[in-house]
Amino acid sequence: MIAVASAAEERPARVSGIDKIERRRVALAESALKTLGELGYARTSLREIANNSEFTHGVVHYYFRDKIDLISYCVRYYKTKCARRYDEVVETATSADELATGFLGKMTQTLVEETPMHKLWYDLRAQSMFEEQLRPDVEAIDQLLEEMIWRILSRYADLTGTTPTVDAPTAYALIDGLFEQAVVGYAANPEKVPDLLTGRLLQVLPKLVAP
Amino acid sequence: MIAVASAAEERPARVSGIDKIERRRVALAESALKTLGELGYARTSLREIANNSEFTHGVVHYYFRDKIDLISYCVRYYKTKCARRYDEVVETATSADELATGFLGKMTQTLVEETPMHKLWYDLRAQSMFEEQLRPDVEAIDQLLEEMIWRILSRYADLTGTTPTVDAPTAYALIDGLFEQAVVGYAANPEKVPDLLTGRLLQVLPKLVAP
DNA sequence: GAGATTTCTTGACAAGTGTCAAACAAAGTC
DNA sequence: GACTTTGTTTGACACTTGTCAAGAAATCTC
Repeated sequence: MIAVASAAEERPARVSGIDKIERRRVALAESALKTLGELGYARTSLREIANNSEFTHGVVHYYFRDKIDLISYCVRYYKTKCARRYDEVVETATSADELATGFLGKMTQTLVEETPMHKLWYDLRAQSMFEEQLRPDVEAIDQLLEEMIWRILSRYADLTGTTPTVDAPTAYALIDGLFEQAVVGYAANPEKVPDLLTGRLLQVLPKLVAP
Repeated sequence: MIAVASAAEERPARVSGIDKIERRRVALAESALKTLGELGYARTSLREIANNSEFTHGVVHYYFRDKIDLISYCVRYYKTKCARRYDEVVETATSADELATGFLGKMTQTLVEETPMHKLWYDLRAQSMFEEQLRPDVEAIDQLLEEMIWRILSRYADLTGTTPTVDAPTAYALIDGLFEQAVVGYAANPEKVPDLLTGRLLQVLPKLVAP
């Protein structure tokens, strides 16, 4: 996955070298994402990122112009991994129940298994309110997530012979509210949260469609 | 007013002493909150806080043990101001429509007039996922907000002769999801957001109650 | 192989951070 | 008045931060 559009890349390397550069960038980004997920945006320094990787802190500046460039790249890289998470469920489900349980299963699974990434996402979205340079990337991801939720809800409506009663942004805000609550709560009380989230979503989903 | 929980219990009878200390603390906190709301948690330093106040940076350390102590105090002070925002509307409304419009009016009003505070709140809640020391204060505020939403929804159910179909945490997560979406979006597109929020809440509210 | 180019390491820098302590001022107490 | 307590200023400290540049190492080209 090297299709991440880079803001500033005019490195005069050989054509065969671009690939390698992109590969290094991805490696750096993956390492950075791990550190970011653990420490959060504010407490993550370039040196810490380099420390938790196989590179030294100078390399970071060789492949990224500055800190924002790196973070921005990370965000864009991250988005390619998260917004298609439920596609398989949506496509293979043949009943509303199957869709719902598949969706909820994947959701609680990613909540548990990728907690740091979700923490980071909500952190970054908050930071984007203060740091303008983050805003375009955050908005793009938000858009992707909204479409993801909408695909699920549309399919759910299809399978139940109904139609959604809210528009896409509303549906996304509602479900995202529940998910964020779960992510925040997961830090304090890990064992109960997934079941609570499942229950709440099961309560809410039917209310978002009607004949 | 200055009822922020602290080690103080006896009333000093004179204006000096503990009372004066609390007053300074509140002044510092108010100043700090202004700076925090503008810059966000990560980018706010003690010196910046002092700079935007009438005090010097040494005073901050005279009245607060360290940075977390100050922030924590700010958060607690903040909570006393925000969680009773809709009480008057809840108590005076005599019809569901009156309640809804009053609630929505106040909500969009605070969205517009106190944007920095709301940005800070969502920032701090995200930070609490990484900084354990913030968690108790954040949880307390979350609880207060949940109760606030529940009071509104209960009254709404009363006035419509119905009962809520979701529990308090769910209702809070849903409505908070919509509000956070509005706060984040307000930075990018101020003019449209309040109306969108109103419309979405009007769509959602009826779905949270049933006969 | 030699030379050129790309990649990486290392060390330094200026600026900013939280924290603290000693000097100073103000106010209260006798 | 002198003395103590309380409040404030100032400057320093140890440390971290992002950034950069000079040079070493690895890689490629011929």
